[in-house]
Amino acid sequence: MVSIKELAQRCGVSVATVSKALNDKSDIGEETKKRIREIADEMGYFPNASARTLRSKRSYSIGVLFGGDRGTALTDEFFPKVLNAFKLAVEKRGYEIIFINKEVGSHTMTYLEHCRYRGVDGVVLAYTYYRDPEVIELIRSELPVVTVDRIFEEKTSVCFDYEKGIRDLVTYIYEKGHRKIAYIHGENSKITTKRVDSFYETMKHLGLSVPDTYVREGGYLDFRKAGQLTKALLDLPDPPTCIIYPNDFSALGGIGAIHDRKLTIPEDISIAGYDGIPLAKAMSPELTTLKQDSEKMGEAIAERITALIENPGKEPIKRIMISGKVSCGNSVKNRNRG
Amino acid sequence: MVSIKELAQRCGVSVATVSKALNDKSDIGEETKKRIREIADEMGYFPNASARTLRSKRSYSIGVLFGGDRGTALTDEFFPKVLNAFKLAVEKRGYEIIFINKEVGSHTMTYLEHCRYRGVDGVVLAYTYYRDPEVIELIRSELPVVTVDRIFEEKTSVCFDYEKGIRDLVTYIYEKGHRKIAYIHGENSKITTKRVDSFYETMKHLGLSVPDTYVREGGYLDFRKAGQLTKALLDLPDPPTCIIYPNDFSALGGIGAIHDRKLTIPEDISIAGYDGIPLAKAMSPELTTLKQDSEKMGEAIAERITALIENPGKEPIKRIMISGKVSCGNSVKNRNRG
DNA sequence: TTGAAAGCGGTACCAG
DNA sequence: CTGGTACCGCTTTCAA
Repeated sequence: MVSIKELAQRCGVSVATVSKALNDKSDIGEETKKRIREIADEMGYFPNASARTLRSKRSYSIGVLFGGDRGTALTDEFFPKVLNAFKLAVEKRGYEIIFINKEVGSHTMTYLEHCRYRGVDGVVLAYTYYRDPEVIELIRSELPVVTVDRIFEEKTSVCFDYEKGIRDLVTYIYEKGHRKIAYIHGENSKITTKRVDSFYETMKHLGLSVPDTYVREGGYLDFRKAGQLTKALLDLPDPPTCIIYPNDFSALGGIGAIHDRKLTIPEDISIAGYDGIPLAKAMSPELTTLKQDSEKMGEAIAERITALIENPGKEPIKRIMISGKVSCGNSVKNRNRG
Repeated sequence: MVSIKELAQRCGVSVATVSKALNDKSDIGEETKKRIREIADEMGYFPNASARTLRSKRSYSIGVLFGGDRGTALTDEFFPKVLNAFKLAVEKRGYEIIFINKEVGSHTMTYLEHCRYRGVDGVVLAYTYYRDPEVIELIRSELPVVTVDRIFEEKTSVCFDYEKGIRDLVTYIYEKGHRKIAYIHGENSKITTKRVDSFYETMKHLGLSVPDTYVREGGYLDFRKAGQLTKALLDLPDPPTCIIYPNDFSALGGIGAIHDRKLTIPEDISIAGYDGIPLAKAMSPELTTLKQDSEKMGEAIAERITALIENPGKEPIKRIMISGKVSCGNSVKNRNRG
C-alpha cells in the first residue's frame, strides 16, 4: 500500500501538505491541491484507516447494536432488509458499519467500551433489549446515537409508523366491507402496544365494536400459535370475517389452520399480514399486508446518524416516522358487492 | 478511555512491560503479568484498536465480501443465517467482521484496496460474482482467503454439499415410492450444475429415466417462474408425481400454481424444496426439503479463516463440505401403501 | 502557502 | 526479566 510519505516524495512536497490537500484544507493553494489529488489517484493512494483514526479520532465507522447478545435479529425475516438498506446508505456517505457486541474473544466489555475500543463515530440501536443497563449506558453516552423503533429522551429516533400502519390497514379492510375484524397481535412490547392501541382506536373511530375474544396475543415468530388462535377464532359462535396477524410470517400459521379447516381464502375468511416481505407477494392468494419501507428506513437512519456525527451539537433531536403502504393483494375479500 | 500509559503508571512499570504482559509474551514474570492483568481489569483497560492495528498490522477484523456491488445477499432468505452464524463464531474468537465494498463515499477503490485500507486480517467471499476481475485479484492476493460455495485453486473453501443433498433428497422421494420425479432448478451457475448433475446421476443410479421435459430452468428467487413451470409440468401427457424446486422460497410459486389447479399437496402432487428455511416448517403441509446447516457452515468458515490468519503458511488448503439432512415434512406422499 | 515536528496509543526491538 | 525508544501512517499545530 502506498503511504502518504511516498506520495509526498512523488509530489515533491511535504506529507503535511499532502494531508491538507487531500482533506481540502483552506491553507493550500488550489493548484497544489489539484496536482496532489491527481497524483494520488494515479498512485491509487488511500489513507490508512487505523492511522487516520488514531490521530484524528474519526473512524468513519458506525456501530450497530441489535438483537441483544444472541444476535438473532439477522435471522429475522425483516430486519436484514433494513440493515442492508442502512449499510448501502452509510457506505454512500463514506462510512462502514461495525457490529457491537460484548464478547470479543475472551475479553468481556460493555457495549460502550466496545464502541470506544473500535472508535466508532456513532451508534445505531435497533431491536435491542432496551432495559439492559449497558444499553442504557450506551444511549446516555456522549456518542451520537440514533435509536430505531424506540424513542428515548434527548435522542434522535427513527421509527416505523405503526399507528398509521394499523390504521390504514384496518381502514382498508373496513372499506372492503368487513365489520368483524379480529387481531392476533405479537408479544407484549412497546411496539405491540402501539399497534394494538391503534387497532382499538381505529375500530372505535369507524364505529365498530371489538369483542374481547377478537384480540389475542400471538407472537411475531410463532406461526404455530397463530394457527391455534386462528382455529379458536373460527370456532367462535360469531367468528370474524377477517383476521389480522402480527406479521406476514406468522400469517402463514393462520393459512395452515384455515386450510386444515377446508376453508378458502378469501372466500370463506379474509386475512392480512404486516411487513410486506417478498414472500407476501409469492403467496397464493397474494397476501394483503402493510408494506413497510425498509429502504426509506435505512436511508433515514443513515442520514440522521451521519448528520449527528458531522455537526456535533448542532443537530436538533428528531423523531422521524417512516410510513408504509397497504399492499392490497387478494387475501381480503371485497364484501361490498355481494 | 484509559491508555496503556496510565495503566503503566498505575502499575509502576513501563508501557513496554504492560504491553508484553497483556499479550502474554514469554519474557515477563508470571507474578508481574498477573498483577498487571488484575489492575488492567480493574481500570477497565482495552487496547485502542487503531493503535494496535497500526503498529502490529493485525486488525482482528475479517473482511466479508458477498453479493457483489448491490449487496443484495442480505435480502436473500438464507444467507443472513449463515452470516449470523459466522459473525457469532468469529466474535467468539476475538474477531469482528467488516463488509468489503467498492465505494467508500466518493472514493472508488478495488476490493483489495478496501481490504488494505481497513487492514483486515483475512477475507471471506460468498456468493459473489466470481468472474469480476477485482474479485479474482482479491482471491489471488496474499491475504488469507476462504471462499464459500465455490472452489478455487490453492484456496481453502467451505461448501454446502449439494451433490449429497440432492442425492439424499431424490433418494428419499424414491423411497416414498415415486418414480416420476421432475426438477425445476435454478439459474445456470456452478452450484446449479452440481445439483443438476447430481440429480441425473442419482436418478440413473436408481434405474430411473428422466424425460427432458422433466428438468426445467427456473430461478432461486423467481417464484413466478416456478409457478409457470409447475403448470407446464402438470400439463404434460405424462406428468411427474413429484416436483423438486430450486429452493423453499421458489417452491411457494409452485404451491400457488398447484392451488390454482385445484390440486392438493401431497395427495395429487408431491413437492420438495431445498434450504430448510424456518418458513418450510410453517407451511401447510410442512414442506419436505433438504435442511442445510447454516450454523455448521458459519462455524466452519470462521474456524478456517482464523486458522489461516493465525498460522500463516502452515495451514493446508482444505475443501470442507457441509452436509445437510432431509427434513421430511409432509409434502411428499408415501405411494408405497396405496 | 508550505513544511518541520510532535504525537495519537500501541508494539517490537535491543540494551541493560 | 524489565525498560527505553523508535516507529506504524497520519493529522495538526506552529513556525517559516
